[in-house]
Parts: sequence; structure tokens; C-alpha cells
Amino acid sequence: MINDYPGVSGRRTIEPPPPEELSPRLNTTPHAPKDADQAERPTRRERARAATIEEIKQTALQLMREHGTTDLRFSDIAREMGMTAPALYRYFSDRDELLTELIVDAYDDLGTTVADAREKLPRDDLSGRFLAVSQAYREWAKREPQQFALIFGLPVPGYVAPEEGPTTEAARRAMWQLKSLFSEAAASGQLRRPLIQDVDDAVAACVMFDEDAGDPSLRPLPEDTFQACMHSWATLHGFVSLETYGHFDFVPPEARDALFTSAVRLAATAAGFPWPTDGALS
Amino acid sequence: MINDYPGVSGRRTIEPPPPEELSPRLNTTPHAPKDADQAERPTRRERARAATIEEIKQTALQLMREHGTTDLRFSDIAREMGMTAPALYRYFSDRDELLTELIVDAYDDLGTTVADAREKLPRDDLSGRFLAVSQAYREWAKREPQQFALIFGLPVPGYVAPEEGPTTEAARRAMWQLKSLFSEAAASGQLRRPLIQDVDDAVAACVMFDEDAGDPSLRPLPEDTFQACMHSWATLHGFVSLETYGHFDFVPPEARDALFTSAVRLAATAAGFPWPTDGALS
DNA sequence: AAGAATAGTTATGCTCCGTAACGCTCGTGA
DNA sequence: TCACGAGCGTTACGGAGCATAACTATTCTT
Repeated sequence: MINDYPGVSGRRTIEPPPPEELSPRLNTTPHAPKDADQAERPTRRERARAATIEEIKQTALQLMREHGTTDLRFSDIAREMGMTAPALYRYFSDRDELLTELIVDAYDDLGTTVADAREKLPRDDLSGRFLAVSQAYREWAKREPQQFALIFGLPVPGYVAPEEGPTTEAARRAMWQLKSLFSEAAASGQLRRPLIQDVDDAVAACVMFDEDAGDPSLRPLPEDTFQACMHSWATLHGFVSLETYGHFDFVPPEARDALFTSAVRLAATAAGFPWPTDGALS
Repeated sequence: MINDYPGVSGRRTIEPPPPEELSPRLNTTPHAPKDADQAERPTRRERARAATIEEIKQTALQLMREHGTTDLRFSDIAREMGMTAPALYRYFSDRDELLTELIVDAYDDLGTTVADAREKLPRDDLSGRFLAVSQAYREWAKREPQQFALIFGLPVPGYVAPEEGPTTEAARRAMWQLKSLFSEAAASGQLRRPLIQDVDDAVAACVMFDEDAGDPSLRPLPEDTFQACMHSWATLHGFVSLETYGHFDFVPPEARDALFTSAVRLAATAAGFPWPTDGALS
């Protein structure tokens, strides 16, 4: 009779939890079936957990889309999922952790979207790939303005990014897509010298640091090409950013499309990419 | 005994306010000294009120700077000012109204900062002015990243922009600075044809709409120049935006400076601005 | 000096974040 | 097969912020 129900001790409630360390909470994969065989298939429970996490993230995104902000309320997410808010803390220790994961996901999504677009075209179609990458970037931003804002806006109000955390790395992974476009182009030999060839020593030194090592197609870019790559990124991002945030609203949509194409063409041309003179691309 | 608890009738406190219309609250300038003489000097009270409003805004900005977000709490502002939070509602009907004013102020600040920089150089120094405007834009963003985010980020979480409200207009005013740079250049006759001269009909039509009428130096730009102006804005904004939000952190500061200058030079050159060949500007 | 408009206060309600305590339900292992 | 414990969910609660209501103090006008 001393103990007649699960949990702790007989009803006499609150006995401050003994030194047992606080919570083995998050990100633990406790209780793996046996112990050996690291690469074991995930437990049934683990799969359920992963599915729930995914559902939470999708619900969060859906709510952000609906409300048009990067704000999100645990209570809303929970209600949408038919749960109560505190339950979410089983999966994310707080709002920031969820946000961080969403940001990482956004980078990945952008990265793969752009990569897919790039790889749909033959490797030697430099201008085609340039345009495809740019358009994929733009379309993604138009399709998912909130995710775009997550990545490229100031941190959400209360949010503080984990120092040197996963977001930084995710960012580089996404950027890599653009850089590899230039790497391939440079390697192909079809690339002319860019319009601006003067490169400051500091910028040149910067190229050296930039070792994503390993990948063969990714040896250091020529200095002026690296610079041109950054220019292109700025132009591309600037256009997309202004458009996404509504600062081009005074320009009618078709004109925006044309303007975008011409901006991309300018960036590519200035970077030394060949551009077909017939109207094939614009 | 039928009713003996507060809120309804017992205690008979609350007597729902008689039809007196709700609140003559904000933005009223009630009780002007006499009535005639519209252009009267502001009342002592009016001045005090204006000063308080200004102090609130400055405090808000300061807090945003300190916390590094665009978030702001009425309670913090009030505490900082040695007041209680509800007092602020005498001056702003809610958080959004304060935010809106801050956004408008930010546009104005950016606009005048850029304008000042532009006018420091002689009218015929086209490339100098181009660089000065660009640098002013960049420096402002670096100096006031939160205000930059207010203008160019997605609306702050809970915030919904007033439809077609004051912010839209303020945005145009700031943009005007860049456009007039191109107008003057076009008028001066020193401007070469831009690098990209193909202009889609939709874009061309767009130029026509763009009548800031009145100002003589602002007659419609040549179509391709208008297009180049938009390109320049995109490049400038893209660079500044990426840098401000930390996406260039992997580039050391001096390299960033050089990269910026070269990007501006690219934009200017592509737009047809003359650029000195000696190292004067870069 | 009286009286109204203004500027502040405290008190209160609501919503949301996050934690604490508790219970239900499975899957595992004796 | 059955007990136990991990994991997942719940209700209850405390704290912070927005916003309003009701009240008080001050200040300007007449």
C-alpha cells in the first residue's frame, strides 16, 4: 500500500525530485534495441517520434504561410495538431530550437531546389544553367517567402541564433550551389574574363581561404571569377529580396519577369558567361 | 442577493460609460488656443507631447539597437523612460502604430542620409555621386541594421502594415534618391548606353507609369536606363542586405570593402556611368 | 479660482511561453 | 504473460507582455 500507482510515490505528491539529473529529454536515443549494430533500423518508437517532429515542422510552416509572418505560436501549432502546447516541449526544448531547425531545413530546401534546377540542364549549357539557378532561387523565394525571410532576414524578434551553430553551416551548403556553377564554368574553359578584372589583394586572399576542399570541380576560382561570383550573388539576391518583400510592387508582374531576366543576363555577362545572342534565353 | 458580485451590478462600480464616444484619444489637437490662425505656434502642451513622442521613438530605437532585434516591448520602453507601460498608449494606440512611425522615420532617415551624401559632390561628378550614394546606403545599413531590417525585412511578426499606408509612400521617397541620380546623369549627356539595351515592352511601359511629375530633373528615364537603374538598385541592395544580415561574415572586412567597391563599379559601368580609369575611386 | 483636458497611475483580463506534476500506453524482458 | 519503465500526453500553474478600465494628479484656459 505504500505505493499503489505508477510514477512516484503514494499520491503524497511533490517530493522534490531526488538528484536524478533533470531531464534526459531531447535528442536522446535511449533504449536502442540491443546496443551493438550502430546502423540499426530505427525503432518503431523512433519512427513515430520522427514523424511527429516532421508533422510539427510542417504545421509550423503551414501556419507561417497562412499568417504571412515568421512568427509562430506553440499553442497554435498544438491546436492545429489536436494536441496541447506543453506536449511540443517533448520534441523541441523551446521555440528557438524549432526555429533553428526550420532555418536549417529552409537552407537545405533552397539548396536542393537550386541544385535540381541546375542539374536538369546539360553541363555545358552555361548560360542555361545560370538562368535556371537564378530562376529557381527566385521561384523558391516567391513560393516560400516566410522561409526566405527566415534565412535572409534579421533573426526573428526573440530569437538568438546558436553561435556558429548549424545555421551557419547550412548557409554555406546552400551558397555552394552558386559557387559550383562558377567552378564548373571556369573549368569548362568557356568562361571569358569578367567585366571587372581588378581584384583587391584582400579579396584575392579571401579566395585562398575558401577551401571546400575535396571536391575536384571546386578548386579555387580565379580571383576575378570569385569576385564576379559574389557580384552575381548580390544582384540575384538583391532582386529577389526586394521583390519578395514587396518593394517591386509598383512594377507589374510581367515587367518584373523581364526585369529579372535582364538582371540575370547582366550578371552572367559581366561574369564572363557566354550568352546566346538570339532570343533563346530572353 | 440576486447579484452580489463585482462585474455586474453589485458593487455597482462600473456603470458602462454613457454614449460619450469612446476615446478622443490620439492625434487630436484638441483645444487649440483660440481657433483661427491655423499656422499658429504649437502650444506648450503640444511641444511637450511632441517631445515625449520623440523620446519614445528614440528609446525604442535604442532598445532595438541594444537587443539587436526589431522586437520591442512597451514595458521596456516605459521602464527606460521611468514610466509605466500603459502611459505609452496616450501616444500610440498600439505597438503597430509605433512600429509604423519608426518605419516611416527609417525611410526618411535613409533618404536624407543618401541625399546628403549625393549633394556633397558636384553635380557633374557622376561616378563620384554614384559611389557616394552607394556608400551612404551601405554605411547607413551597417550603422542601423535594425532600422534597415524594419524597412527591408518581412514585417515584424505580429505586425500588419497599414494598407497602402504611409510606409508605401515613404518607400518611394527613399527610392527617389537613386532614381534622381540616374535622371541627372541622363540629363547631363555623359551617360553611355547601358550594357544591356534590350528592354522588354512590359518594362518600357513601366517607365511611363513612373511619373513623379513636377520635378524637371525627373522626366522619364530612357527605357534602358530605367532598367539599368533597377539593376543597380538590386545589386546595391543585395550586397548591403547580405552583408547586414551576416551572410558575408566569412569574408574579412577589408575584402568586403573592396568587394563592395567593385560591385558598385560594376553596376555603374553596366549602367553606362563613366568610371575613372585611374585608381581614384577604387 | 473653477473646471476641463491631459498625462500619468494602479488594477485587471487575456494570451502565450515554459515548467511541474501526474497519468496512460506501449514495448521489452524476466 | 505480466510487470515495469520509457515515452508521450495531459492538467495546473507561474511569469511576462499587450491592452483596457478606472482612477488621480497636474496643467492650461478662462
